[in-house]
Amino acid sequence: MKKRGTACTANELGRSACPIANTLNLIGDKWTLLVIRDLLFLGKRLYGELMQSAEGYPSNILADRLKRLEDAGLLEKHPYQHNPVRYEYHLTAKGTDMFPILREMILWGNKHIEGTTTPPPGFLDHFAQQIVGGRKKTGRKKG
Amino acid sequence: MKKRGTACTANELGRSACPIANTLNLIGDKWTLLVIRDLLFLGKRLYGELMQSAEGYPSNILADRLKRLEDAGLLEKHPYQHNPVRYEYHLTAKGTDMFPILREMILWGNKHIEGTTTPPPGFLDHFAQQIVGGRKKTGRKKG
DNA sequence: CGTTATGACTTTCAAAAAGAAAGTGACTAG
DNA sequence: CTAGTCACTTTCTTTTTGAAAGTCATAACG
Repeated sequence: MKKRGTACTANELGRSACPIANTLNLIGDKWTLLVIRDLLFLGKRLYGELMQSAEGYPSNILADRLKRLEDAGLLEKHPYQHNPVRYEYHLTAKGTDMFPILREMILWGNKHIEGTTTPPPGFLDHFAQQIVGGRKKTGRKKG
Repeated sequence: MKKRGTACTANELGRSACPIANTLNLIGDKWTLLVIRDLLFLGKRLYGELMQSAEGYPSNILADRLKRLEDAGLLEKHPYQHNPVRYEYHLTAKGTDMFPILREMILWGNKHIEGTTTPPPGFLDHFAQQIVGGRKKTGRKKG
C-alpha cells in the first residue's frame, strides 16, 4: 500500500520487456480496471461517486489505485474546491486508450460468463467513436 | 492458494454482474494472463517449459494458476506419459478467445510504455486469422 | 459555543495471498 | 546404490488486502 512508481518504461518491476507483462504492472489486479471502467463508462468523477460503485471498493484500496493511476499518467486530478481542497478525477488520453482492452473484456465476459449484463446496442461503438475516432486518425478495427 | 471455483456464472465472488468485473475474477491478477500468453503465443505446453518463461513464475503460483484456469475451463490438461503421469496443457476455445484482450494489451503497451518489444509485422494478424478466422464463422477479416 | 453531519481520505490491524526455497514421488542413467 | 530430472507440493516469511475506525476541514443546527 506504499510503494509506487511511474512505470512508464519497461522492466521497472523486474519483468521482461513484453508489452503484456508491462501493461499488467499497471492494471494486473482486481480493482484498477474497474476504477477505469467507472471513470470511462459510468461518468464518475469524485471519490465519493467512485465509492458508491457497485463493486464496493475498500476506501484505502480506492485511494491507492487512484494514486497509482495518477503516477502512471492514466488519470489526472484537479481541485474543484478549496478549503478543504477536493479533487475530481478524470482519465488522460493514456487512460482512455484502455478502452479497447475493456471492450474486449466485455465481449469475452458476455460470451463466456453466464449472467453478465450486456451493454445496450451501439454502446461500445459510441465509445469507440468518441474515444478512438474522436482523437486519432482511427485506423484498425471495423471498416 | 487453496480456494478455487468454476466462476462460470456471474456474481460468484460477490461482485456485480458486470462482464468486466466477472472477467477480472478470472484474470485480474499479475500472472494469469502471462500464463495464457505463454500458452497462446509462445507455444509452451509443459510445466517445465512454462517455468522457464522470462517472467519467472514462482512454482507454486504457476501450479495454482494452471489449476484455476482448468477449473474455469480456459485450459485442459492431458497426460502425455504414464508412470509417473505427466500432463501437457493447452488452451480451450474459451481460453484462446482471450486473444483479443491480449492483443489490445500489446497495442496499448507498445504505444504507451517505452521499451516494450513489438511483435513482428503480421504476428497479431496471423493469430487473429488462426484463432478467430479458423474456428468460428466470424468476420473473416479480408478474404 | 458545542454538537452533529459530511466528504474525502488515512490509519490500524487481522487475514489472505504472494513468493522463496526446500521437500516429495516416480522414475532414469551411471 | 547414488545422483539427477521432472513436476509439482509444502513450509514459512513477507507483502498486500480489506474491514473498520479515525482524521481533518468545514457547514449546519440548536
